Amino acid sequence: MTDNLHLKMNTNDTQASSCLSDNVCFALYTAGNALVRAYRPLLDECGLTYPQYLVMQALWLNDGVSLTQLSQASRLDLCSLSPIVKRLDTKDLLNRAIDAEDERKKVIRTTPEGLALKQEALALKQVLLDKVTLSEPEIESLRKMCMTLTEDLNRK
Amino acid sequence: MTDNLHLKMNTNDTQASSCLSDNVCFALYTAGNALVRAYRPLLDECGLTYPQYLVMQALWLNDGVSLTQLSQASRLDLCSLSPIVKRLDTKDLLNRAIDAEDERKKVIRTTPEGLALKQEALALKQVLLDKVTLSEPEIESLRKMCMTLTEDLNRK
DNA sequence: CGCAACTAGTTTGCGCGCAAATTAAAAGTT
DNA sequence: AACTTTTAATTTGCGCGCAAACTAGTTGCG
Repeated sequence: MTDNLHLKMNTNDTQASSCLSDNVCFALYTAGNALVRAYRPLLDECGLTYPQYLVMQALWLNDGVSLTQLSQASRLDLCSLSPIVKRLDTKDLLNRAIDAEDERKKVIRTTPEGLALKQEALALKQVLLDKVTLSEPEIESLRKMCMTLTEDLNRK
Repeated sequence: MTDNLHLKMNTNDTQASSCLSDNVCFALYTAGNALVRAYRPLLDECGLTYPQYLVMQALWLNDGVSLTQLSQASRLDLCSLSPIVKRLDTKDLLNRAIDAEDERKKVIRTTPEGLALKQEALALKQVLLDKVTLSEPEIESLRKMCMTLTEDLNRK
């Protein structure tokens, strides 16, 4: 791969790529879409979408939390999360009760049906990982870099 | 952090993570969202969304192509791409003409206004990269792994 | 030629992700 | 107590991403 960076000291000159694939952002965006797309047929069996699956995972790890806490755990905005949780409630996978201490808060708790999904749904992760040709250390490195990137981009 | 892993030798028991962040898929999904969110205020200046920006980038690299070709270049589904291109047409950043050879096809071509955006918009990539604490080799490695992952997940 | 099979692009419906506005309860201030 | 400010959650609007259904032009085959 040739050195095609920084023609001058003008860092604004940044069309270093001759195709879209040379672009990290594009690669990341595309991989994210591919992930959700690959999960879809598997999660259909559980009647879940990928974001709904994320929320259920968060609850399996830490049940009986407020919507705001769930928002932090799932990294989903409150206003994105709110309708997702409502749909999961409709499917009877969780309950939303009003917190007796603070009536603004809701207590989100998995139902027995929601808990019953846990084993089946968590096994799906391995199905996808089996398709991936990256090594385990690579995957771990990918995970760490994604988290660093997320922090970097969310900061300021 | 207590050890709550693997009750038995059953490899289906895959909740090796004690929090969502231990999950590659989650990390990737979250980073993708963070990327689009970080790009938004910058792209607002150009009047573009991130997917629209992707499409314009593809056209800047390879102009005068059909929608199907653009779909392959941008890795966006035809039915996702179609309305995006229509909106870019409305903004007069591109034109959609009917191919004389094959009247099913359309020829998508940037307008002068669309071309004029190129320098300004491509400079935005550097603005984001400047916030990122990953080294250049790490970013390149991240890009490659994302592309491998995309291929792996799209295959069969 | 006629008609089936294919291809290019659009439309519809649904579930997001998120900015912005809104509602309502709690906490802080005077 | 009466108010402002803050916090928790919801709603609205828009642009996706994608499966499925659809329209219309092209090709293949008898």
